[in-house]
Amino acid sequence: MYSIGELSRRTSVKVPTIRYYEQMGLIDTPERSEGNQRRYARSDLERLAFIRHARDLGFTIDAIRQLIDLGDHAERPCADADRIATEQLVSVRTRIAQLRRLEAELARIATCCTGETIGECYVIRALSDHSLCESEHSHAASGGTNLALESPEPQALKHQIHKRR
Amino acid sequence: MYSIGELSRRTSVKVPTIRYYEQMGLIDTPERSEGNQRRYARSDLERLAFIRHARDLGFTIDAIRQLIDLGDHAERPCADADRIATEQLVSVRTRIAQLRRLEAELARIATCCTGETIGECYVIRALSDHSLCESEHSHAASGGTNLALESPEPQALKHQIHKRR
DNA sequence: TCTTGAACCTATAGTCACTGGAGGGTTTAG
DNA sequence: CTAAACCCTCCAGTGACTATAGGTTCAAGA
Repeated sequence: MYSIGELSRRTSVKVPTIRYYEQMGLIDTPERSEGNQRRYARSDLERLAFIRHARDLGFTIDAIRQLIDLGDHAERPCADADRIATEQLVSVRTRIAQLRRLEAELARIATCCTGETIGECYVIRALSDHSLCESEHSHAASGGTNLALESPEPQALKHQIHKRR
Repeated sequence: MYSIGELSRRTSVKVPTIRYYEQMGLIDTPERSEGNQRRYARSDLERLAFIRHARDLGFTIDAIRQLIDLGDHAERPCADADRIATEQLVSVRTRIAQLRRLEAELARIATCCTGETIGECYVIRALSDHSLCESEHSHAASGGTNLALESPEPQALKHQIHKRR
């Protein structure tokens, strides 16, 4: 049996994060000691390692929840697991493509700035004048502006998922 | 003079987001009509376009705030604007590198899954057994697991900034 | 002029995946 | 026994939005 601290040290997942995962239903509610402290079994350790690994690969909490459910039923067709993994792969590839566009534009802006004062600053000028952009780096999609390092897709996807509940 | 809705249509920034930017100090508090509705000037439109453009390039609200401040002072040296742009460029490049590693691992997992049921599913198996990973895709940095599509650096940076306040 | 629907307002809370702090209880080692 | 480390719950914060409730104003059409 492990304490939460020991579980944390063995998995490199922080104590509050473990509690969070319990709250989110990814981990079963563990037994408690007489002093009301959580006591975990080896199976909990393995579950947490699974979650950690999936998080490292960028799967959302919800996707992980689905994968866990699938993993608990060995007789089910694995098309769903495959789908989840493939969706994540597509998401990552889309993000990479976006970021490369951003990189190109930022590289151009940052290296063209040879002025000495703001009055001559190409960074400021480029941001002020969208026509100076050589590549189309923005998205006209949602009307929001949370588009850059974070993908608009997960948010859009989040809302779709939300509606499906 | 523009209403908030008209400003929104001209900049593709949503109405609530415009209010948010006002709250965050990126946009000046505009004049109001007799009916207490916001009325924006052309300069507000230009400011919002600047913000939109910077957001598209992934600059944080705080970085944009600094850039706006710099842009209001033409006599200042532009080293700071250059630094902000360069930091952002580095951040984007780091993110791309991370995502590439994720992509490689996900591609391998997703394409190796040739089983028919979960019991034989390589996706589930790979997530359960970290030793099946061919590349090191995780970060041992923070002990949290918010490491994948989002960079750990901004969070770490946030906390540093937070402490500095 | 009146009506009605669209657009506007503020306040508050939610999204996602954590993360931090307050205030207090339990365990462990010296 | 004592102090330090660890544990607990509760609540709120992070960043950049986004949504909803309940109410007011505006503009177009009859």
